[in-house]
Order: sequence, then structure tokens, then C-alpha cells
Amino acid sequence: MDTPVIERRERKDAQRNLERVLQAAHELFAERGPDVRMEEVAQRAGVGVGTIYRRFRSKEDLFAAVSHAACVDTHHSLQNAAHAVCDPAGKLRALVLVQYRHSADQAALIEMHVGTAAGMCGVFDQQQLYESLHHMLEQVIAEGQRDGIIRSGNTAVLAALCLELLSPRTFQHIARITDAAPEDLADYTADFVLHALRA
Amino acid sequence: MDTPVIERRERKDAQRNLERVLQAAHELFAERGPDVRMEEVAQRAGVGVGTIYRRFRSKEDLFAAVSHAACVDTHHSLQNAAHAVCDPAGKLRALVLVQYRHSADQAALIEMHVGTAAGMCGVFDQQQLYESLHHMLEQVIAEGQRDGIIRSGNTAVLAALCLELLSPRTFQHIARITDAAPEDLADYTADFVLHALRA
Amino acid sequence: MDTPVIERRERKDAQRNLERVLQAAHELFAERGPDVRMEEVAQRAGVGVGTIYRRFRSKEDLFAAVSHAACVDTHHSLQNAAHAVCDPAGKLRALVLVQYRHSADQAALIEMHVGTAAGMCGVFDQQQLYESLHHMLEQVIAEGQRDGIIRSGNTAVLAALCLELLSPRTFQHIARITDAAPEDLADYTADFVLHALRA
Amino acid sequence: MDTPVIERRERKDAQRNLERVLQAAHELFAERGPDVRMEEVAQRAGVGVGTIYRRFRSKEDLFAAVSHAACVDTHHSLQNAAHAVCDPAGKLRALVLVQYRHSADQAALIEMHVGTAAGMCGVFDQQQLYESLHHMLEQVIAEGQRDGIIRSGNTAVLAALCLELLSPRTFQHIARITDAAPEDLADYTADFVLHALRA
DNA sequence: CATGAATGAGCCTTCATTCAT
DNA sequence: TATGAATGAAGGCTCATTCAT
Repeated sequence: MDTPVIERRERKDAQRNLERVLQAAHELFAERGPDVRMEEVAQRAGVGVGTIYRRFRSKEDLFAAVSHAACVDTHHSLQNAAHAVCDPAGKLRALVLVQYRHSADQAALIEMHVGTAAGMCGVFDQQQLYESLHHMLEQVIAEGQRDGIIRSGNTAVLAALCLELLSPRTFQHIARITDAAPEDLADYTADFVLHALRA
Repeated sequence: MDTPVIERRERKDAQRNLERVLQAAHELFAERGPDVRMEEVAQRAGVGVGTIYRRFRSKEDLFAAVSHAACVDTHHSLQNAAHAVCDPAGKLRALVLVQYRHSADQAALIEMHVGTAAGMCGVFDQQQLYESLHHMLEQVIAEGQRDGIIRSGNTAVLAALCLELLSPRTFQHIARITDAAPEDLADYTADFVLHALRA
Repeated sequence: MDTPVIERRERKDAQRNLERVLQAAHELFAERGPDVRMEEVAQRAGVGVGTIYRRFRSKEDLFAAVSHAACVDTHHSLQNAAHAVCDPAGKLRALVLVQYRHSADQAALIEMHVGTAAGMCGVFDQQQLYESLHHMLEQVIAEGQRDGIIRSGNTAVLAALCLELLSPRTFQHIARITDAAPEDLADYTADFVLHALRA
Repeated sequence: MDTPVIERRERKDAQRNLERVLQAAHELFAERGPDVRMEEVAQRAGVGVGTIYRRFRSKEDLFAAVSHAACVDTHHSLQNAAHAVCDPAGKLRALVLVQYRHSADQAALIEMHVGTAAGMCGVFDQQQLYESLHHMLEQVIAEGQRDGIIRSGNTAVLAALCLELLSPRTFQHIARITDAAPEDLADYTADFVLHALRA
């Protein structure tokens, strides 16, 4: 049963190239935003520009794909984390932790230009991720409010404020500004959030 | 005394042109970030591009100047607001309010690309403003901690987290996400901050 | 009355550049069709590519403009020639002569790709010129038919066949193939047309 | 005798592939000129691009081959038609008819870029076909002139002018312009030619 | 041999910056 | 001094051609 062996090999190479392109694009976009040159992405991926354009119709498409992948990835991690814990406080803490883990290499990619109207920036997936995270926070907060653990207040606004504290940008900023140990930052943030929300 | 009238008028015109350029650049950079074309800035200012380049060595310089002005402006407002109030809680609330007022038209200008290494993005003034605000927050929090009003904890980190909640970006996001009345958003944020910090 | 002298000078230079661009584009497109590189056009015009793009949104626009100008020019010459003569035979001869004069430098420009659907080729003006010339021929032929000078037959088809003999392409071909004196070619062609149409 | 069956089949396949490539290229070049992409030719032929490059060193070569085949084909048809008839008028009519039949699907292929110097355009075969047709016309006309059926005049020029009327382009143009029945166009053209040449 | 993914030179187009007027 | 036309380097994208599988 090895009929399409030859085919499989070619596909393996192509597949590997695609992954390298995505990886390179992810790294570069995350580091320096959407202004990276396509040639640079190609170089880091070890391919020619043509290879990128074989898979992605345009630079914008590539950016969207990378962004989409990052968002979907983060989204899944968040959902898994939330489902693995029962109590609202634990869930919040878990969400903070997940976001923190994803923040290291995706900050520029995910946060860049959110809220701007210009060109390549209006990639919907980012908005969707934000909205889904906002929705998760709303549910956790509402749950905590029903349990009497979280203080009452406009749930949507509370969730939105937490959202900011969970953003990759926040992590990057506090990591840069403070002299606290990096591994403690998630805890600090979770504490802050829980204090802000406690009944 | 060679034609002082003409000289005076020319200087007035030049001054007015400079102001119009700064105003136009501020508006456009704030609306759409640093990708605006110089010609567009010139058009909105009602001058030729050459006039801009007479005052600013490069586009980056212009961006820096606009950014600097906005930062200085905000900085002064923040200092005045902090000095006008005595108690830490009041000061915090005042800072939130000032930031909120300045957020409407400067968000894109101030927030855009902060934390990125690329090109025009590493304008120092923004960093300075963040640092000065961070410093103010640290002082207020430390003061509150001494008074026993604010809970103990890593002061720098607490300040950094508050800093995020005070960022124009936060205001823009919560304004977009929630259905709460815009005039209440500063209060919501101040409450959130105070809850997070209360002893 | 020399208020806008300075302005006029600038405009003169710009105007001259525009003309040089059009001239260069005309020559190159006429010689080698639409595949000339923009940089080459710029070089022959003695300007930078940017100067071309200041006047024409795209290469296609430039081509259309050049083509349009050539067509309008030829169209006027044709009309003047036809109006200057009374009898149908004379008119036909005049039209042949005009086309011949314009054929030397416009053949590739006007004829190239006529009838093709691809890209830059579907410039309407060329079609319009053909149609207007066809219309003129139809009228002349109809007139001759009324006078009994031109044989009866499907006027539209007769006109279409004459159109081919009047095309720049025809002139180029016969000029290349035959050893006849160039200045006689228009006469030969006119004779041929008149023989084909005579009653 | 090492596996002659497989060899034979492989050769058959290869032969079939070559034919399909030529067919596909003919169709596409005829429809849209030399700007078709090689990949598109390969797709329509149902092969990979590599297969084309195994047979043809370059795109230009492929174009030349297709063009050559079409020209040779037409050339034979013209010769057969001319030999099948005796009188000059009948021969002319026959030539018109043959050209008309071949015009439907080869116009763009044969006519495109004739007379241009650029790149792929100077394919010799087209010129050869033109020249051979021109030669046939010269002979027929000379014959008619000897018989007193065709008026005297520069034989080469008369042939060249007829050549234009026999060009696929002419047929396409008159077919597009007029409302006459397509099956009558060859007759109209033959009549036109014979009128133009009659003594 | 066939395949089609990969290559990369080359072209169109943009826009920060300069400079003649 | 102000203007805005001109410049040209730089980047996105295409497609003829090659070559590993």
C-alpha cells in the first residue's frame, strides 16, 4: 500500500515549506508588525518570495492567515483553561495565565493596530478573539456575581476592563516597567483582577 | 528699521503655518496612525510639502513633534489634576478623568505602535509620558499605602497595572464594547481601580 | 500684467515635461507596443518615473492617453480632408492620403491588439476611430452610389473592406513587401479602392 | 526485446501529450495572443509545465511551433485550392475561401504582432506564410494580366493589397462591423478583389 | 518521464525627500 | 520664503524557467 509515495513526498516538502513560511511570518509580524518586507519573510523561511505568493494571494492574506492562526490557537487555549476549572476565581486566574503564556510572542501580532481603520490592520480575527475573550469574561463574572463572590456592577464594563488587563500589551508593558520577576507577573495581575472584582 | 511691518507679518504667517501643520498632523496621525502621507498633511494644513520640510527635517521628526506636544499637554493636565486634590483616592480619580478627556482624539497618536521597535514607532516622548504617569501613580499608591487606604503589594506593579487601565486604548476599547453611557466610563474605571487597590 | 509670472514659469516647465512624456510614450508605444517599460518611457522623456505617475494614474492610463491623442489627431485630419473635397472619388483619395501620412509613426500604436480582449488593449478610442472612419467611408460610398459613380452592393461591407485597405497596417505591409516608391503607395491604394468600387 | 509494450505505450502517451500541448497552445494563443501564461497552457493540455519544457526550450519556441504548424497547414490548403482551379478569377476566389475558413480560429495567432520588432513577435513562419501567399497572388495576378482578364499595374503592389483583404484580420473586422450573413463574407470579399483587379 | 513546487529577475507603483522657480 | 513638480529608492507581485521528487 504505497501507491502515492512519490506524491506524498512532494506534499511533505511543500507542507514543510508552508509551515516555515507561516512560522517566519509569525515571528516577524509579531516582532515588528505588518511592515516587514515579503522578501525578509521569505529569507527567514528559507524560500523565495514566489513560494509565499503560491500560497497566499497577497501580503495582506499572509498577515491575515498568521493572525488567524494565532487567534484560533489562543482561543482554544483559553477555552480549555476555562473548562478545566470550576470556580470563577480559578477561571479568571487560568485565563490570565493562558494569556500570559501567549503574550510573549504574539503581542505585536495580536495587538498591533487593533482599533485602527487602516489597510491591513482590520483583520477580523483579532476582533473576534477579543470579543470571544470578552464574552468568556462576562460569563465568569456573571457567574461570580450570582455566587456573591464578585461585586455587582455593569458586567460588560467589568469584563471590558479585565480584558485590558489580560491583553498581551499589558503583559509587555508591566514586564518592561517593573523589576518584578517575570514568573510572578501573571499572579500579580490575577490578584489585581480579583481584588477589583471581589464582592 | 527695515520694513518691520512686512517682517512682522511674515513671521506671523510663518507662525500660523507652523500651527496649522502641527494641527493637521495631529489630527491625521491621531486618526490613522503614522502611515499618513506627507502630502496629505500638507493639504489639510493648506500648505505645500516644502513648508513642512522647512520646519521638520523628516516625517519622523514631525511625528515626534506632534507626539511630544500631545504628551507634554497631557502631562501638564495630569500634574495639575494631581496637585489640585489631596487624598490618594481623589487623585487617582482625577488622573483617570484627565486621561479620559485626552483619550478621545489622541488614542491612535499616543498608543499606536508603543512597544514596537520599528521605524517611527520608538518615539521617546510617549515612553516618557508613560513613565511620568507611572511615576505619579507609584507616588499616589505609595501614599495611599502609607495611609493604610491602599493595600500593600508591589507598588511598581500595581502602578503599572493601573497605567494600563488609564491608557487611551482602554477607554477606546471599553467605549466600543459596552453599551454604558460614555460619560460614566471614567467613573467605572476609577471605581475599578480603587476597588483593585483598596486595602 | 505679469502677476502670475512665477506660476506661469512653473507651469511651463511642467507642461513641457508632460509633452515630453507623451512624445516619448507615443514613440515607444508606436515602435514596440504596450510592453515598453515605464522606466524606459521616463528615460526617453528625460524625467523620473514619478513624474509620469504624477500625470497618469497607471501605465494603462498613459497608453490610453497616447492612443486617444493619436486617434483624435487622425480623426481631425480625416474630417478636414473629407470636407475639403467634393466628389466621392476625390474624398476617398484624400482619406487614403491622410491615413498614409499618419501611418508612418502610429501603426503599432493604433493597430496593435485591435480586436483582442486582453488587458491594456481594449482602449476604446481605437475602436472609435475605426468606427468613425468606417462611417465616413459609408457616407462617401453611399454618395457615390447615388451619383452612379460607385457600383451598388452592401454599403457597409464595401466600407469595411476599404477600411482595411486604409489601415496603417496595410500601408506598412505593402511598404515592406513591394519595391514600389513609397510616395506612390497612396496612389496605388487609392486606385485599387476606386477600381474596386467603380460602377 | 526489453518490455516493448511499455515503451510503445510510453511513446504513445508522449506523442499524445505533445499533441495536446500544441492543441492547447494553439487555442490559447489564437484566442488571447502571446501573453497567455505557460501554466495555463499546461492546464488546458492536462499536463504539468515541465512537460511543455521537455518539448520546447522556451515559451517563444512553443509559440513559434504553434505558429509554424498553423502556417504550414494554411499554406497547404492554399496550394491545394489554387491547384484545383484553372482560371485566375476562380483561383482568387478559392484563395479567399481558404483564408476565410482558416481565419475563424487563427486570426489572433497569425496576425498578432506581425510587423513588430518586440520579443516573441518576430516569428518567421508568419512572415513566410505571408510571403508565400503574396507569391501565389502575384502569380495568379500575372497570369490574369497575361490573359487580359486582370488590369495592368504593379503586380507586386496589387498582390500586396489583395493580401490585406485576404488576411484573417480583415475577415474578423468585417464580420464584426457588418450585419451581413457570415457565409456571404467570403463572396463579398472575392467580388471586391475581382472588381479591383478586373481589366 | 511527468510533475508542479520553488526560484528570482523584473516590472509597476508609491511616497519621503529635494530643489528649481 | 512657499510651492509643488520632480526624483528615485524601495516594495509588492508576476511568471518564465528550473529541478527535486
